[in-house]
Amino acid sequence: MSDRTATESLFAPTCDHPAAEDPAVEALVRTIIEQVADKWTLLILEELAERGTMRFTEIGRAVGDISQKMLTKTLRDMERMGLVSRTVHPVVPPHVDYGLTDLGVSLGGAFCGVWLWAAENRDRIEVARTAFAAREKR
Amino acid sequence: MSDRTATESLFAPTCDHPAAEDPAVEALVRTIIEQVADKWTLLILEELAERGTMRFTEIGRAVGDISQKMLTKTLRDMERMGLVSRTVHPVVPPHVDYGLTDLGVSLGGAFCGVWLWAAENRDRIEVARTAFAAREKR
DNA sequence: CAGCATCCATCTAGATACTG
DNA sequence: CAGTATCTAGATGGATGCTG
Repeated sequence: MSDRTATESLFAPTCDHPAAEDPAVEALVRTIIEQVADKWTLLILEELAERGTMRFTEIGRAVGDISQKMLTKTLRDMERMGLVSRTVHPVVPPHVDYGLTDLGVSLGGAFCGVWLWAAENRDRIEVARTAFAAREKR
Repeated sequence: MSDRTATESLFAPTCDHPAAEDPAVEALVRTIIEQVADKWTLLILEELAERGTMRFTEIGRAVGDISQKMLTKTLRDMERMGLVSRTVHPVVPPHVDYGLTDLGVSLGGAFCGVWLWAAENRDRIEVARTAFAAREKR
């Protein structure tokens, strides 16, 4: 158990995740985190969670500023991890649907707290940034 | 005190975060997410949340395979966002402590769900990877 | 439409060397 | 100890052309 002093804020009572004990499990969890903690992964996950099944180009437009190359790559990686399912409809022109798997949906739920955190604390972050810039200037 | 509107469920199955409505807020939240959804940020955050205040080199050892350049950079970015506070003790040799701010602690809490998710689903991810590799081979 | 391939500019990460 | 400076290798983004 961690020996934190006070500061029990808004969310989550102390997070003692069970993996912290076993180093082997720790390592595994870490590699997962490393892959999941990615800007595009998170953004695509969010869009799919919010708007349901989407087509390739549709996702690109929804995310906004992602290159087609990164979109392809990230979707493949997400598919590889089992977060996303890819359905090809054999028609002309091609029609490919991407949707979240149960695993993907559950990850979306896990990230929910982070989105809420960002929404709630944006002004505090703004203040911190300004303060840091001021400190830097001196 | 933050003005949270509705959405009282911590890890809701469906995450309707309030920011999704206003495009201006959306954009702000997104830039925050983009900075926070970073491998090293997440890993450092976790170590500091678990072990409390640490020194520069100590964090490096705890995280394991981070270069000191990335350690410096990530700590600066986290400081800029107000997640981390940096305390310099004017002694020789130098002694610098890094600790989470309240904001940092709350973010750690928000990420708790993700760690739990990773710990819980590691075998499912392993299965998905194998299945994907098999599909690919054909 | 949904991609893969390629060239190129740039941004980032990592390794190494050096300093207050 | 806690960095900064520098160089290089790789990741990424954009533009463009091509295909089923």
